[in-house]
Amino acid sequence: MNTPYSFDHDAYAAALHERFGHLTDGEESGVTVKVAGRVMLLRTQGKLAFGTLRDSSGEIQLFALSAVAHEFEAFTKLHLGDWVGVEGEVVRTKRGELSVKVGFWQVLAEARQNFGDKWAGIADFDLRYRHREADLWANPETRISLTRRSQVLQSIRRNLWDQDFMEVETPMLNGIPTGAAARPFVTHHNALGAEFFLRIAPELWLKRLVVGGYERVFEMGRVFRNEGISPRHNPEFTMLELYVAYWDYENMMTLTEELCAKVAMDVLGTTEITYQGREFSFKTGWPRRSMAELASEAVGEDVSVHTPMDRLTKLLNDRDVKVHASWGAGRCLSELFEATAEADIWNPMFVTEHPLEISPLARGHRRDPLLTERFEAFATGRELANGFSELNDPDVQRARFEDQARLAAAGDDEAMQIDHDYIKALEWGLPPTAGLGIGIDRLAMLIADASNIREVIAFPTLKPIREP
RNA sequence: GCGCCUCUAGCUCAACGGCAGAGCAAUGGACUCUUAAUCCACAGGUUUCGGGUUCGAAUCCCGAGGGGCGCACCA
Repeated sequence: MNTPYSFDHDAYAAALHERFGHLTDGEESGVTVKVAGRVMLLRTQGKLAFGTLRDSSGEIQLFALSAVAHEFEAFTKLHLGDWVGVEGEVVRTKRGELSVKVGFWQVLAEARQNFGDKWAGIADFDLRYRHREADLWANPETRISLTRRSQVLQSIRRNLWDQDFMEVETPMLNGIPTGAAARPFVTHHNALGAEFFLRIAPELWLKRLVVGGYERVFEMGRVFRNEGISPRHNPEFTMLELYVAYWDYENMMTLTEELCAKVAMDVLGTTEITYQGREFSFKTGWPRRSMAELASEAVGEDVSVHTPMDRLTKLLNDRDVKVHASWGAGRCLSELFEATAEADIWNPMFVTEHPLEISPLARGHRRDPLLTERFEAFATGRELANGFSELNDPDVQRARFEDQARLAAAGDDEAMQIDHDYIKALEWGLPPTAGLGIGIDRLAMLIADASNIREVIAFPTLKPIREP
C-alpha cells in the first residue's frame, strides 16, 4: 500500500476538547485542523460514518459525510487500529460529540494485527509483555503506568539538577563486579580476550568521581543482577545512585525523604498515596529507627550486635532461619530483622545502624565500632533505598574487602571481590561523603500503584521462546 | 532452582469424559447523528506440543514448552 512519508499534523485530540469545548450541539467552528492517530472504533450508518481517533493526548471523534469526505467508501472500510491523518473542520454533532468533520484524509499506515477485544482489551500476560506495543493501545492502564514511570525519571532528574548535581555515566562492562552483594552476568570481549561482568552497581566508580573533585554526582541507569525473577524483581533494573561530599548519612536521609515527596508531588500532585488499596504518605519526617531497636521490639527482648551468638541462633531457629557457620552476630541481627519486622513496615521509615559485618562499603559508626552509619528506607513492606556515610579510609576498606574475600572462599557467591584500583583511588583521598541508592522501578511501582514490577517496565525480561 | 495454578478461533471467554460454542475483530450486505451503534449473512479450530488411559479426551494421567502466583535470592 502506498502511504505518505509525512503528514502535516497540527492538532491533538485533548487540545481540541479544550479549545472547542464551548461549541454547542450542531455548531460548526469554521476552523480546519489536521489530526492524526489510530482509528479505535468505527460506526458506519449509510451515508454517515463515525470514527474514534486516538492520539497520544486522547481521543476525538471523526465525523464523515459521504457528500463531504474524500473517498467516503474507503473511509467506511478502515480497519480498527489503522493510522490515519485527517483534515477537517472542528464541529459538534447534533448529539453533542466534538468531532473533526472529515474532509481530506489518508491512511498513514495499516494495522494488520488485531489490537485485542475492543472492550476487554488484552488480558494475556505473555502477549502483553512480549508485544507491549499492542498492550499500550489495548489497555489504557498500561499507558498510564509507563507514563508515570517516565514522569518519575523526569522529576528526579529535574530535582537533582536543581540541587547542583551533575549527571554522569560510568562503565556497565566491568572487570570486577562490585558495589553490591549480588551475582553478576558474565560476558566476553573478543578483541581484549577478556571476561567482563555487567555491573551490579555503579557505586565505586561514582565515589572515584568524588575523589576526582565532583562534589555532587548522580547516575540513573540500568544495573544487572543474575537472580530470580518475581513480581518485584527484574534481572535488569534501574538504579539511582548519588553521592554528596561533606555529608553524612543523616543528611542523606533528609535528601531521600525530600526527593520522594517531590517526586510524588510532581507526578501525582500529592504526597498521600494509595497503594494496592491501602494508604501511605510520602510526607517528609519519616521515623528513623535502628535495626536493633526494631528487631528487639519484634522479638520482645533486647537484641543487638552485642547479644551472644547462642541467643541469636536460638531466636533465628525459632523462626525457621538456619544460621550459616560464617555468620557473626551482625549478620544474625540483620536476618532477625528481615524475618520479623521488615515486612510490616508499611509507612515510609528509615531503618538505621546496620551491622558492620553486612556493610563492607559503609563507614563505621562513630559510637559503636560493630555498626555502620547506614540506613535503608522501607515502605509498603519492601526496601526502597539504601545509603550510608561512605567508608573513606583505604586501609579499613582493604581489610573489609579481605573479610569479603574470606566469605567468598567459604562459598558465599555474593561476597565482594577485592578491587585494588578502588583502594588506590581511596589513597588519593575521598572526603567525608554520603551516598544513596534508590530502586527506581520500586519507586515507580508505588507511584503507579503497580503490584508487579513488569507493569512499570516497558519490555520486562522474559524467557526466550525456544523452538521445539 | 523448588512448589501450586494455568494454556480452547486474531482478542475476551464458554463447554469440564459424550456432536468444540458465543461476543468482539475479520469478510459480504442494509442503514443520513452514532457513542462497545444496530440489523442480516458468511467465515474462522490438529483445544500449546508429545505420549498414555478410555468404546469415546479440550476435559483424566505422564512428559515438554509458555505464562501467573508463592518460596528462595535480592532492590
